Amino acid sequence: MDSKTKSRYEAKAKIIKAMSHPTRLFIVDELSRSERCVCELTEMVGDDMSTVSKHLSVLKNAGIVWDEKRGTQVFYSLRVPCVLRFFSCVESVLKTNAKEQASLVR
Amino acid sequence: MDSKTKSRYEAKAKIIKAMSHPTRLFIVDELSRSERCVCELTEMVGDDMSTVSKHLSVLKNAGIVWDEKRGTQVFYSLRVPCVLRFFSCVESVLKTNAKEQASLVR
DNA sequence: TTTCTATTTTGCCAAATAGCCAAGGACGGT
DNA sequence: ACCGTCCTTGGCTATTTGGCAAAATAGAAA
Repeated sequence: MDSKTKSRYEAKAKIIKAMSHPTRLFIVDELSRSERCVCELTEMVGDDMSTVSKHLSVLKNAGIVWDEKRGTQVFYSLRVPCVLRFFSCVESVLKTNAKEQASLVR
Repeated sequence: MDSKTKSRYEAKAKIIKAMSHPTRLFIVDELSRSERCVCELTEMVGDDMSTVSKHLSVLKNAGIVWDEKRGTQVFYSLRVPCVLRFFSCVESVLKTNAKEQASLVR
């Protein structure tokens, strides 16, 4: 594998990696409904605000979300809605796995 | 967030996480074309066979690939083709990011 | 200006991950 | 049976990640 191809896969992996944490997945899901400030997300997630802020910076760094400061708050919103398509596939993987589980028990 | 919802996000994150490594991304891409034995993938990836084998077990564990032993070789193939949809979205994120980069330079 | 509130950054620690090597198991060929 | 090949597992180390708490920053309001 040449280095150009390799760095391309690395760039792609970085974006997927940004989606690979339960809290960040929740945040993306939530932002698909409407924009949210850090304090709202912190409230919903239930972790320390600094932790949530870090998760948001990972998502921002990957280019998945946007942030806009308004007054004293920072609002985040989804920049690339296509990531929502991940969900339906992931659901179907889970369903397929569950089916397999069931057939093993039988 | 109740614990049921939480564990659901954890399960989803696990699947995405399995896709979040450049080598594993490459493998999935490759398996979308045809099944491959570990030795072929090892050859293509260029890492130690044990490393590739471990990556494959992560993918298998997430339910993304299948394995079948035939003779002395183990062939892996894609179990859930919908993961390929990740690629097009990731490409578009990269493109969007590149555009933004360009407009900042301007 | 000072104070308050929302957010980010930093430091630190524990846990998870990725890689290589060595060892071991399974199978086919001789 | 023995050997060689293919693959997986365990052990080790280096690196990354996730979380909290404390300190720093930015803007609003007083």
